[in-house]
Amino acid sequence: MDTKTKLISSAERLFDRHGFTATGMDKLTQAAGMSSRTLYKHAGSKTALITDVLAERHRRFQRSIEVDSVTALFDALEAWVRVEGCRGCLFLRAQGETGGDTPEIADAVRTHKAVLYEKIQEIVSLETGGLHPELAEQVLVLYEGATATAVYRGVDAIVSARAAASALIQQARA
Amino acid sequence: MDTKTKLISSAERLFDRHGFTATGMDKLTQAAGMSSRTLYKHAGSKTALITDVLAERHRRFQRSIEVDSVTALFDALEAWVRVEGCRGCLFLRAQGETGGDTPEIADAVRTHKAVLYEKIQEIVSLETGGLHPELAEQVLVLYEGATATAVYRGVDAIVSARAAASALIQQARA
DNA sequence: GACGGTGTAAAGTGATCGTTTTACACTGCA
DNA sequence: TGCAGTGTAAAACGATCACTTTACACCGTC
Repeated sequence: MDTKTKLISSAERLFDRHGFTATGMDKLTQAAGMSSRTLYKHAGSKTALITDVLAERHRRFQRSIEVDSVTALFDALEAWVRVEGCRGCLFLRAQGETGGDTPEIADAVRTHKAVLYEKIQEIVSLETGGLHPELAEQVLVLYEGATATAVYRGVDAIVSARAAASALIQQARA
Repeated sequence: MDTKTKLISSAERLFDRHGFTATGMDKLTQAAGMSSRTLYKHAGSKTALITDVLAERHRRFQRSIEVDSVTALFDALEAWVRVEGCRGCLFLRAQGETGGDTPEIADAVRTHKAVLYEKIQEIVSLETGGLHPELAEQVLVLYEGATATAVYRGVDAIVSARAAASALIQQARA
């Protein structure tokens, strides 16, 4: 595993577990097993590291939602949460911690959410045979809700969200 | 307005806008218009101040959801967001920033979410004439989803969530 | 008119923040 | 053997962190 990959994956873990601001560079260097000088050579700054982490997470996320049904979408979320745990959407958390004051982070969040919404629109269209922006937004809300609620209610929340989404899709088809 | 009330309300504003960790004591004293000594006399510590802010917010929240229908529940959320803006659930954000490592904060979050879920269960029972834990959890997921999605899609997300919740309730009644 | 209570301003605490610098070891190539 | 290039460890940077201390002003009450 090359230096930068190791850095980003260990940083993602720390940011996710303890928050962005609360995670200091010393913790990051220690977890990555490298000197601070090497870290700065590869990352440039803490903000740039956060941006890199979000970009990498977005790529992984995008791969995980390559599905073609609403049910499969929530199955994928459930699988993600079972592997990675559930501490809420890392993008929204980054936005919340910075108050939207860091443009690079705000951009990463915007991009990520745009991709998510487009994907859901695509799936909903596929399942209902037409464009349904309102229904797509409802599924998006269920998806975000499942992510947030899973923080304190575990995977049950995702199971509930999947059932609700299925019911709404079913209803739209009738 | 007495000193502690002013302190807590100005602190809530700063924590909400810029995050908990990123907000320093100097900003808090400045916003509250008091010396750091007075602040510490009333709050004790930053963690205690955060706890106080969450407790006060919880009281205000509890008052705002004194409703008896799912529609009214989302109406109340919409009204809240229109007045206070939408930067996500402050309790989940506090949990995320501290990684759940601060017991007082974790307790405040647990209490808040328990009250929310109980209230939703009560409303759903009222509307369907029976206990429906699965349906209540779906409404909870929609509620959390509306809060989270409104961060980047505004009140539209809440409108969608309300429609979805109504449809699910309607379906359960049939 | 001395009093405790409540407030302020401002300097100072050690620790930790993100970041940079210094000093040095190891490589491949002449 | 000499030397530039690439990696590292670790001290040091000024700034800021949460928090405390010192010194003092204003209050209504007895």
